Amino acid sequence: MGIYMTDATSIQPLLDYFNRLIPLSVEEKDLIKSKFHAHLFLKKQFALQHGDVCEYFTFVVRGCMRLYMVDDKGVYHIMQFATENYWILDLTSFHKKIPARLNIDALEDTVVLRITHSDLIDLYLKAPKFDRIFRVLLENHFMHQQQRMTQLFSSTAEERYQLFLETYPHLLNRLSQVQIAAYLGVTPEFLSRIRSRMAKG
Amino acid sequence: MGIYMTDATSIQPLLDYFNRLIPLSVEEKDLIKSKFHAHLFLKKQFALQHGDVCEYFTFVVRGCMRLYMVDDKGVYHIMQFATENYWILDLTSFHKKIPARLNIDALEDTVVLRITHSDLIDLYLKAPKFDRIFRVLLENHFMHQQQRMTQLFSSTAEERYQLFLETYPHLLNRLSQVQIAAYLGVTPEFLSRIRSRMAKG
DNA sequence: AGGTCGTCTTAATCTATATCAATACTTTTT
DNA sequence: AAAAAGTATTGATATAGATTAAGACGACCT
Repeated sequence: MGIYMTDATSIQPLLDYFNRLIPLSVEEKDLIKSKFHAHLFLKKQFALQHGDVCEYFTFVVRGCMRLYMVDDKGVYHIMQFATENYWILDLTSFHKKIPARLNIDALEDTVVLRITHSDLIDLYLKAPKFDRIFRVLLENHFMHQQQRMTQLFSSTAEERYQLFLETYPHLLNRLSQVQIAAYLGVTPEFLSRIRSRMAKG
Repeated sequence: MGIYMTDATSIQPLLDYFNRLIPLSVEEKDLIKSKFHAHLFLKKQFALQHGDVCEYFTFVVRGCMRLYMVDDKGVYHIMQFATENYWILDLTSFHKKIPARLNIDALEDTVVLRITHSDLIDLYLKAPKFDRIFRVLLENHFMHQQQRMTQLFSSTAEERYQLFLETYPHLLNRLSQVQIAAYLGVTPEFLSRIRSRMAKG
């Protein structure tokens, strides 16, 4: 059941991703190849644990990870899932080099491409185009997060579940109800109730 | 009660702000002077109304504005306040040029410096350093928002109020309880109860 | 000066969601 | 194959916070 890959094949999705934002030169592509490194996480394996410093800016090539916090009562709150072509990291910990308040782990066997903080700074220095690329990337990330926040703020659990179904239909079968509930901000019991209510109503 | 200013005095806080992020050359300072324009909003005046496209990336020099949404039931949810040296805009509307889902208005007479979308693009082209400056600025904005989201997600209204008091002590006297309640995501009645509970307990 | 409007408080009742508990079923581990 | 752990459901009860309503105080119109 092992996942086999060569660097040549695994870097391609990231090159495609960047190229779609802003077309890259050959030199820039080579820079990416030298700075980003592939890594495999097995299901349940941690990429970041609360208290450690987040060392990597991480791109998911294949699989699924979650970014989440555990509150004082031990309840899990999932900020974000990351599947194919999404980014995942604790940005605050990464940039300020302070202990992370968030955790990241794999919900499936997951292949990522990741870059360290110092290599990213070096990338910015060697090719300023990456300042622009990461600016655009952050804009997108921010817009996603803001939409999620307005939603959490102003809708009922049922509305949030409906929107989840519309926005991430492909995730429904990949995630357990426990994970979806932790993303919506409700208990699994209540999500179960919502589903049975929707099935009838 | 009018506010008098010259361009020379009013642009300075923005130059200082940028200069603190990344030192600027004289040419870059001149670019800023030519691209950002001062504007005064009187109390209660709108800077952006739901349905319009957000035309400006806005920096608050003096005063206080709020970024908020109104939900289906007519309830106000404040995403963010912006006082001196903060940015305020509906980023999604601004970048995608689609109708805004958020509103912005002034809670006090407020002086801002703002730049249009096309002038910002032009700024990026003329001085790539601004790609970096706005990348850093967005990182900061994102970190703020993420902290707010984890908070909304995982704490009680009382804990959120406590944290508000610690984080924004200077805002307590500038905002009515109605505004603070809309920021915390509770009704003003319940906030009143929290306060009396805290005063006793 | 009087009226209207916004602000804050307090009380009674209501509701969305949490908690606790029991059961059945499936998957993983040993 | 048995044991253990995770997954989903359903019911009874509890609770954080909403809703509705009323009264008191102050600010701003005209």
